[in-house]
Amino acid sequence: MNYWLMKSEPDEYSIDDLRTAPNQTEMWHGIRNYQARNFIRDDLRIGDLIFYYHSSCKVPGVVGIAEVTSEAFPDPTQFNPESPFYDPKSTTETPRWMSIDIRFVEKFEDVIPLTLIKSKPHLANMYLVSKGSRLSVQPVTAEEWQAVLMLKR
DNA sequence: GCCAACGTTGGC
DNA sequence: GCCAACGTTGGC
Repeated sequence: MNYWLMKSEPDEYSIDDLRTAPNQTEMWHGIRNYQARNFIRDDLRIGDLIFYYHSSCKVPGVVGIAEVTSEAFPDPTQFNPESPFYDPKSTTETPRWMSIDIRFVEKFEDVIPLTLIKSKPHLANMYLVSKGSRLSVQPVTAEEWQAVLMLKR
């Protein structure tokens, strides 16, 4: 089993939105970055666990855990001209972008702030805190997973 | 709102 | 294939 971190702007889709969604499950759509797409398509597996990360908000940080509940499938929003994620260059024969279903697992009592993660020397190699880190889907090692969980209050 | 860092696009 | 221009991300 592998560990991941996924970013979401809470104004767009927060962990509470996931928690209160039907079946506590959401189709994770709108990824339009090739590296993130490759992770979704090639590496995410059912049962993998995800740190749910809130970005572009007052206290950016890890707010909970989700779980992968499907294999990758073509992101339907890429075919919808009405969607902000519409990609006219993508076809159903050769879809460019992939989605995956994720399910709510846990919401932490308190956010684990990015600033706290950054302050820990043993987490200095996490992709999240590396310079210019922008990937919205990124791998987390088992060691990092445990170390971040240790920061829960 | 600023801006550094990074990704993508497209002319050549 | 290079690289300038542009767009996006996301912390601050």
